[in-house]
Order: sequence, then C-alpha cells, then structure tokens
Amino acid sequence: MTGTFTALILALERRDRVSEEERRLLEQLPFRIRTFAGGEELVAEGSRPTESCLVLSGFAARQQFVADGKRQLTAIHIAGDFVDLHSMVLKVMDHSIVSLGGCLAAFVPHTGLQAIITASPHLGRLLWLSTVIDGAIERNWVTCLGRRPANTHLAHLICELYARLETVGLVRGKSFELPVTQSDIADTVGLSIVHVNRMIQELRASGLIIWDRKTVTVLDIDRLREFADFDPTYLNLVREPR
Amino acid sequence: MTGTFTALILALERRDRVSEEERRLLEQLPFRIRTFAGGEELVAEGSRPTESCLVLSGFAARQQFVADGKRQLTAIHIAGDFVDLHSMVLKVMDHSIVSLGGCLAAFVPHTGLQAIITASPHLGRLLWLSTVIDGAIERNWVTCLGRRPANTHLAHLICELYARLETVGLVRGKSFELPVTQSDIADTVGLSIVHVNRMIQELRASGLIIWDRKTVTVLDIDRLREFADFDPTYLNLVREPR
DNA sequence: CGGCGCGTTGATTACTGTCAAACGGTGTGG
DNA sequence: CCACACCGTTTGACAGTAATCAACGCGCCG
Repeated sequence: MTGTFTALILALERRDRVSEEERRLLEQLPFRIRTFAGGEELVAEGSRPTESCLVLSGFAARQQFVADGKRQLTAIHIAGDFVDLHSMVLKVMDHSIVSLGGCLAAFVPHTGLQAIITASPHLGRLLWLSTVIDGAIERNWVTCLGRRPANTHLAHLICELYARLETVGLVRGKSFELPVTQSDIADTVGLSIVHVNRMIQELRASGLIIWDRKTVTVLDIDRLREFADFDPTYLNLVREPR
Repeated sequence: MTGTFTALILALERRDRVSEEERRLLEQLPFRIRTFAGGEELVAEGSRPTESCLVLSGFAARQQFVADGKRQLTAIHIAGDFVDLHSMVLKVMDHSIVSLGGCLAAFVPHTGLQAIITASPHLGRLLWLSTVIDGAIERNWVTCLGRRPANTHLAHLICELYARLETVGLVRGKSFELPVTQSDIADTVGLSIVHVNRMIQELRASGLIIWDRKTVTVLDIDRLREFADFDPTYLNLVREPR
C-alpha cells in the first residue's frame, strides 16, 4: 500500500517544492484511518473536531441544508484534499462533511498539525495554502452559480474535476470515476435533478462527454473548456515558492 | 484619528483574546494608506501582490467576470477585513478587488506579515482564521445562490451584513450605510437588476426593512432572520481560544 | 436646462422547477 | 433461476420564478 500522505504530498508538490525534511514531518504525523460508505458522515455539523480529516481515496463533500430541507454541496473533495484543516481555527463545524459514494479518510490530530506548523513555517504556509485554494474554488462556484447558465455550469464542474483529479493521477486516458448520483450533482450546481439530467444529455449530444454509470469521459477537453469558459488559474496548479 | 488597525483588532477580538503583545505587533506593522473612489480597483486580477490590503472604511468586493461579460461579486468586505491576506500564499490574483462606493485601505507588505506570524504563531492562526472565515462566508453564499429563492437570499445578505457591520460598530440604531447600487446587489446575489429591485420592494412591503438611498434600516431583525433562515454560526462571532 | 446614472414599473420571454410516470440495472428472496 | 423491489435515470407536460426588453421618473451635476 502506498503511503497515507502520498496524495497530499502530490497535491502540495504540484504547488511548491516539498523538501525531504517536510515530507518526513508529514509522514510522521499520527493518524487513524476510517472507511466510509456512500452518504456516511465524516464530520458532523455542530461538532468540535480535534482532528482534521484527509481524503485518501474516493469523494467527500461539504453539505449544508436550508430551512425547507433543500441540500447544497459547497465543495467536493478528492484524494489528497485536507478537508477540514480549517476546523483547527474554526472550532465549530457550520456544515457537515459526507462521503459521496464511499471514501477512505485519515484523521490527524490538531496537536500534530500544530507541531509541524511550528517546526516548519513553510509547511504551515502550504497547509494554509490548501485552505486558501479551497476558498478560490468556492469563489469560482459562486460565480458559476450566480452567472452561468445550467449547461455551462455543469461543463465547468466537469472541467474542474478533470483538472483536479489529473493532479493526483486519477484521470486514466480521458476518463475519471465519479461515483455520485445525479441528485448529488444537482445539489452541487444548484439545479433540480431533472434539469441536471437534461443538461448531461445536452453535453452528451454535443459530443463533449460520455457519462456512463460512474465514469465520465471527456471526449475533447479543449472544446469542453471552451464551452465551459474554464480557466484553471484559480486551481493554482503552478509550482512556485509560496 | 483612530488607529489603522483598530477595526481589524476589533474583528479579531470578537473571535479570540488578542494580547497586548500581539496588539503591539500588529500596530507596528508597516503600511501605506490609499483612498479609492467607487468602482476603483484595489487589486487587479492577474497581478502578483507583494502587499495585503486591509479595508479601513467603506466597502470593497471581490469580482469575477464570465465570458459574456456578466459580473459576479464573490465577497463583500467591510472595515477590519483583511481582504487579500490569501495573496500571500496564492501569489497570482484570480479575481480583482474593487471599491464599492469608495473606501480607504491600508496595504501591508507580506514580509511584515510573515514576520509577525513567525513572532507569534497564535497571531498567525488568527490571520489564518480570517481567511478561513471568508471561506465560511463564501460557502454560505454558495448555499444561498444554489438553494434559496431570490427574496430569502436578499434578506439573508442583509442579515449577514447587519451582523458583520455590528461587529465593527457600524450599525447605528437599526441602520447601516450601504453605499452600493442595486446593480452591485444584483451581481452579489446572482440576479438581474430588475428582479433585485422587485425583491427589495417586497421586503419593504413586508415591513422588514427600509432601504432609502444608501442606508438600510432593519425594522425587526428577528423577523428578518426568521424570514431569511439566517443562522450566524458561520460568522464565528464567538470569543474562544483558537 | 440637458444629460446621466440609478431606481422603478410593465409586458413578455425563457430557463428551470415540479409533478408524474416509465425505464433499467442490481440485489434479494423464494 | 426468476420475480420483485428499489434506486437512480430518463422523459413528457405543465407551472413558476426570474431574465429581458422597454420606458419612465428622479435627483444631481455640468
């Protein structure tokens, strides 16, 4: 089995150099691993975590509910994402984190994280960075929700997932696994299930994607990006000193 | 004139104790101050800031544009908000920051910030906290955009601004100044100007608010919160060790 | 006084939601 | 091994929220 922190280090390496020393610090972090079935809660709303959770494989999402029971996902997390690093300073969860179609996660005590941040301010900045990139993604979602029509929004989401999954080696050929229901997608892009279904079919009919069962194939990434008005700058996939 | 960092310290104090020592560190930070007219750009998209900007008075917003020219504001910042702290680790701005109806801002060199973070890890966490609270607000906006109808969304925005402005002493009685156009509001809640106007009138007609010129009066905050399904938890207005 | 930006209103269009039902794959129990 | 139930996907008809288009009012400034 590959190291627990492999995907995380891969994601960090994509944004800055990670020294041997820093790698060692990460790999010595204490943790416990848990498996979650689809729909299971990794972190509960209202709780006060003493550990932060790192997705090792599969998908997880942040979810919030509004008064009439409608659900909205505010982030989708993939392998290598340190999902609730921010609970270290936020203390109380204002939303929950759930597994989408099952996932594996490592839970790392805040104390351990504090220790490595003190030991390596640079590593601290890299962890800070990952919460800040989450923010950049959220801002982009805001823009998609507010100002893009349904078909473009959906295409944009696929482009984003494609780019992020590619970073951690989860795109094989032109395809990636996406073990979520159309209902999950609907709660991601703020549309009804029925309309999401129509939009997926539109993308299929345009020859942009194949979406069969739980695997998405991007037939022409350039055309899809063009259609989605997708600019990956916000993902900060540039390796530079931070 | 009151200290440059007064509003910031007020905002931090609302979330955790700030020691005399930490206060001194903040107040010794080098900075330069600039005034901005409404619509002027504080930080440009694509730029690589070497300073982070702190709003001293007035309003600023993050804005992004989509292909067809539509605009979306992804955050509204008020006095005491350290708007682009995250540029310290993000390096390249993926959006611009503009003044809404004029503002005053202090620009603090990243080097100075790095120094105080090294000097006081706790202060570092508080600065990290402020970027993370920004993230919490953004997540909430995502939920509002995705799953709330226009009238509720608008009411929610007013509740949020009310709560945040109250924190830094900018609510007098039941009113606060909001020197923005309905067009700005439209780009905030992802609606058309016309529809925003109708929703404002609906809130007025319901006796929830008065919105005259540039001042908003909340007639009954409890009813407004009820109507907006507003839960201030996400603003982290709780003073506790972080 | 005229131009201009912003707010307001009305009429019409259209995107997306809701309701309802059918279809298809998968797993379970008889 | 097949029938059935269940979950998720798909389709169609219709409803409703919000966008668009157009015009007008109003205060402010040159």
